Amino acid sequence: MATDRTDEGVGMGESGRPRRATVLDVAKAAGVSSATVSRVLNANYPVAEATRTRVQKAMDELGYVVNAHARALAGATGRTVGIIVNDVTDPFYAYIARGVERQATRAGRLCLVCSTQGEPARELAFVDMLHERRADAVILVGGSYDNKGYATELAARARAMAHQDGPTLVLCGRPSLGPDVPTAVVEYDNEGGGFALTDHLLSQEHRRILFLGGPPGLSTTRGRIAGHHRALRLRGIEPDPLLQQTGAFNRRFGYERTRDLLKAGRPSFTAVFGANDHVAAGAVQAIEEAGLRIPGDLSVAGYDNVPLTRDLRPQLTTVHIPLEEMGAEAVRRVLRDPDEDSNSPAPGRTVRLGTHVVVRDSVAPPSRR
Amino acid sequence: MATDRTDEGVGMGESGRPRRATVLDVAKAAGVSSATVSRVLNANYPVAEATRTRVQKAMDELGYVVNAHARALAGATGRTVGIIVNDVTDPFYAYIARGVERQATRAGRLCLVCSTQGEPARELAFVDMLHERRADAVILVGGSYDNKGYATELAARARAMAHQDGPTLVLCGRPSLGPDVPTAVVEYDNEGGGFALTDHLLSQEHRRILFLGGPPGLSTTRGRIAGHHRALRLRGIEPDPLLQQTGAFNRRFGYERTRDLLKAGRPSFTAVFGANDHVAAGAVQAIEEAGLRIPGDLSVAGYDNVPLTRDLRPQLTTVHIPLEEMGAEAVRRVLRDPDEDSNSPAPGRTVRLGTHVVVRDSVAPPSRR
DNA sequence: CTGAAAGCGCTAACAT
DNA sequence: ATGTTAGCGCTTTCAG
Repeated sequence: MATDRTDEGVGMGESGRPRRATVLDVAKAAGVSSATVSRVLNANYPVAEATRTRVQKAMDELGYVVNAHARALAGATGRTVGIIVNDVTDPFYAYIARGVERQATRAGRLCLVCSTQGEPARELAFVDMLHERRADAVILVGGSYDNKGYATELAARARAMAHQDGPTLVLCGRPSLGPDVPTAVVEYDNEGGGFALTDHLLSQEHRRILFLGGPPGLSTTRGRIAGHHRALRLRGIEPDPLLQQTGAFNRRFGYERTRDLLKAGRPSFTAVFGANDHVAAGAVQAIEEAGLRIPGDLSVAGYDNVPLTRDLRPQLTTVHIPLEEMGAEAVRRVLRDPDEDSNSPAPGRTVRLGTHVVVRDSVAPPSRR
Repeated sequence: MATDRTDEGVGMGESGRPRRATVLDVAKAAGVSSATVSRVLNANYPVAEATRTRVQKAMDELGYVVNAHARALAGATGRTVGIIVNDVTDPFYAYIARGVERQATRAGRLCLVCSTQGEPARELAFVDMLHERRADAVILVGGSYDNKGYATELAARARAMAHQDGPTLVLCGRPSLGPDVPTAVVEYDNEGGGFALTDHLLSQEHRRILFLGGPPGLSTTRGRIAGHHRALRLRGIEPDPLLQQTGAFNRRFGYERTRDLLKAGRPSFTAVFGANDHVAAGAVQAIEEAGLRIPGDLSVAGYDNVPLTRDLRPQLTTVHIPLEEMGAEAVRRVLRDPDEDSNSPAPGRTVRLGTHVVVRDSVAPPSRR
């Protein structure tokens, strides 16, 4: 394929292999200097109309394509935003990624998506690669585990990158690394959401609520549980450890654990608070298979408000998170929106987005028995 | 942030701004030449153990980070695979993207994800940007519209890129641009799937089948319809134009169109063939709201086999497409798998993956009335 | 408005 | 095993 004989212009070297046109080739063809070519390329400097068209024509004829690497090397940035997620097929990440993509595009950047495929250890490697590529921002998405060593490593990266004015590290949906670590952070209120949802359940007279799923050490899980506990205690209910079954964020965990709990006899709870919507969907399936009705026999609520919540029957009560907006905000922390009021104040380094309960049909007062 | 005073090593120029360490700085600090530093960096050439450690130490102390752009410029490739999709939040694309990501990672590449956000016109711009970045491959995902001018443009890009041995264009789930256009292609059998699913419906005694959704000009839609028609004719049924309602690939279209059709009185069809699972989900909702039962009153089938199909009740009969595998194959067309039998034959430029019907609970013989 | 020339940071011959 | 050196393709002062 590469040895196509229809050589169009640039000429091949002695080797007979086609060579890419460079600014110099264009310059020669147009009878100008490479500097002038660069100027029409970037349109950042006055160039005579006639010259410009001559250069443009030469570019077209030679099939010239700038080399982004040479360009990045010569000065500018990499014009790239990097985003690191767990799994692109999980809507939680996909919607955040979409927000990042949208906003990055507005800012004239391309979006490098890295997936750790569930291995947090790969995060650091990706951070390094993005640093090597001189990305403008490295956005870390989703909760983190409470691991001192890891946090130190990450903080060191953040410092090194800031120090060399490399990429800015942005924490998106993950707690800050501390006030002295140079990062931007986009948070949403897990504690508040956990509180609000639990309060909703309590207001429907539920007193025995099963908190189900979420990796136990993950900041996200911990936040949601913290809010859950606060709401409980506010009504004088001491959290029962047996009603707190953490594990994972997936459907299977929700299904299996609920099934097992239901198999053990009459459930000791009247409502399930799924740590996220997938877990809740699993619980719904197990409940359905056990021949119980939702919300008649058991109430179920989720968290995240992904589209799945509307495909379930009954539709799932959940907590809405502005996922796409979070992604966009992450980029805005670092890159100013070009078509925004240009003398508006520079964005702060950290922002906290609100969440709210979305009431649908999967929660009702428990039946009296 | 960038004016952190704790300068660690490299020293600032007269300007007082920290400067990034380069191979030369490392070389100086380790008392070797830049070539040696490059050698330990790439581990592609023998270097004395003692020297290596000395260099490593210097790198650590200086906080050295290679510049991927300089590296790419100096010879090597961009070490990047680009993928262009419509929408990252659509599972169809997300799963393909995951396959691409996985395989790209195996081949030591990073994955640049570009989303056209539903505007096919942006595809070409992305192709150009990826060319500029010297990606190894540019993977175009999903069906295409039958547009002569556009195809010509794309073919020109493919030729130019091949000619300059730039990125290889890979068509993933989209028809070839012709045998003379240098691209790789990963197909799956839309016609065959449409045939198989329709045949399944026919085998359940359905004779009036509504084909619903899919952008009318899209290759994907056309393929599925073609198979649908072939199956119909094979049983001596002439396709009824009234039973072919194309439009879009989303849930809303499926919902609204089905609702309207049902409002018009007793439906003239006994089964719905949704052009994809989202459309089918919309149809399911409309049918449910009309007070009809699935599959008792009406059967519904989808296409793609995305996870949603298992959240619906009844679970949806559909056609499985190996989405993730398609993404992986797209990368394999271009980049050899490193830990694969190294003397296995080079992969062909085009491959066609199979699909199959997944029978679940949304299809049953029509009730006799 | 345009040109000349000095890098940007790295790799890969070619020497030693 | 290690050093020297010539670029890779572009941008950007600095002159004119």
